[in-house]
Amino acid sequence: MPGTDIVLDGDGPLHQQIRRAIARPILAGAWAPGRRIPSEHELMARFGVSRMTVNRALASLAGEGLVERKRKSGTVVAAPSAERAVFEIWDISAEIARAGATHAMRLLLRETAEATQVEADRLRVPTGTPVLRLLLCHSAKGAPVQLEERLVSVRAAPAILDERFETIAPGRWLLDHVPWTEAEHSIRAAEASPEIAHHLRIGPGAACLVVERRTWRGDEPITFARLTSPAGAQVLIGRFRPAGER
Amino acid sequence: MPGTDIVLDGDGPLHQQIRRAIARPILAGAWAPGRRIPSEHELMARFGVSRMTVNRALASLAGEGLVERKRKSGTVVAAPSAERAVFEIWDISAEIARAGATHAMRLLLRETAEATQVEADRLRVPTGTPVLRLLLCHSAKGAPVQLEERLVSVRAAPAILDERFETIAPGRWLLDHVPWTEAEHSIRAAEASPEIAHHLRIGPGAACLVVERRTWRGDEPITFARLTSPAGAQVLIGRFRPAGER
DNA sequence: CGTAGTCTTTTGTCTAGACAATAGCGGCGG
DNA sequence: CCGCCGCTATTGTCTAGACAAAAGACTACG
Repeated sequence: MPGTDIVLDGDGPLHQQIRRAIARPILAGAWAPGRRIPSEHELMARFGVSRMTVNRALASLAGEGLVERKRKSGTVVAAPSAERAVFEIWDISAEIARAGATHAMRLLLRETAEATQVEADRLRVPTGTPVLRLLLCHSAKGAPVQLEERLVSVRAAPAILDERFETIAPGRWLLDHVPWTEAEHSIRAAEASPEIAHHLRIGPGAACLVVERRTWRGDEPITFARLTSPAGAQVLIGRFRPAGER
Repeated sequence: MPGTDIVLDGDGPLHQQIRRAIARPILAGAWAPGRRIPSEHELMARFGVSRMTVNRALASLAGEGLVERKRKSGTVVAAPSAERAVFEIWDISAEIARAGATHAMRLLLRETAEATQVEADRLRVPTGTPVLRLLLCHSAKGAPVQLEERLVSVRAAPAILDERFETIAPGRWLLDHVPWTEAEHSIRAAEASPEIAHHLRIGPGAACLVVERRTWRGDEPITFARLTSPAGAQVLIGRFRPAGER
């Protein structure tokens, strides 16, 4: 049976190793929603740990909404919800596909350079650091829905220089190739600059939603992305419980 | 010593009771950031539970960022971070105060009515349900920064009919008087309608950030708020870790 | 006075075991 | 065939105890 290749990486506490071992294939999409996860007893035996330790890992995954647990039925991979996407690094093409539309992507700029002062500031690296500059326009059903301005630190992801980005989006590529440990989003409204308006085919000064995202691997900055969408093309939704509950 | 009045409510699992007992005074602001929380041994003795149970409650609070734990030093109330505010119900006046500006509030409309079809749809109640309609304009340093359109279900919060909202904002009042169990945010950009532009003193069609929020207590809708801010007046920031980590 | 080593408190992790609650499943009686 | 009952797999919670790791506090020594 394929996909049962869950192994511990020996890094850090056991309950975190177990959680990672199970979270990895789920986040990578290797385990489809609804797939059953081995019971606590099976995992106990497989990893040679006590049930409390397994339970701690699974309860934590359930708390984050990655799996759903029911007594007697067992633990299954949860369906990714639109809500969860707000908090996670999200992938515009997957988002569009989920909405049932066809996604297209046009690469407008791709060049390597040394970071200017402004770019260095955005990416949180020293001026002069080698970066890859990207500019892409994403469309759904032929209409532009998002302009992606991106900087990637070559040091953090050297293999990116070999990627042409004809079919895979940079965000997706980075998710697949460079593990990140920390991310920051900022969300605001802004009026479209003439250049952005041109690419998105909207009037200059039209309202846009701007999401800026930075990711790190440890202390090493990986990428900075500014994602600009016309008003109405994108709505970010989140569902919460009070901080004291759950 | 005041503030040591932590008691269990007897509702649900012990570790959740303990977490609530500690989370409540922190969220209510009764325990200032930096205040030391009793050690696990003390709580063990106080509640007559095992250390694992106390540890589970405290570890969970630490995971949500409500407290910080350090070996030997103990557990202290964490400083509320700007990042956390994105996920939580947030209070514009506190936000403005934190930024060091003075907050003012103008009540533009306050009336009770039966929900129209549109309002019922927004608040997720049946048409005709009694609601309180509110319209307020929040200012920082004299400049309008947020227009608040709010509907409150009278059934969920009857005491709200006695409140004049001269000094306290409706969001704050609700936080203090009606416990909520679930909330939903949606964030988008939009162009200002003439009416909104007038209140916010910006040009019609100017870009705005619109946050809509619904809260429930169990299945009972409490309130719907639409918060509109001029572009740039508000930036929502969030920091994340991968879903598999922490 | 300063520094290095030692003690002690506090949190972090883990185990083995116990009992409870839930719900799927099969069998049994009608 | 249908409904009820009991069995059992599975998760949820809790305990008592153990050892580890971090870091403040103290002490002894130079």
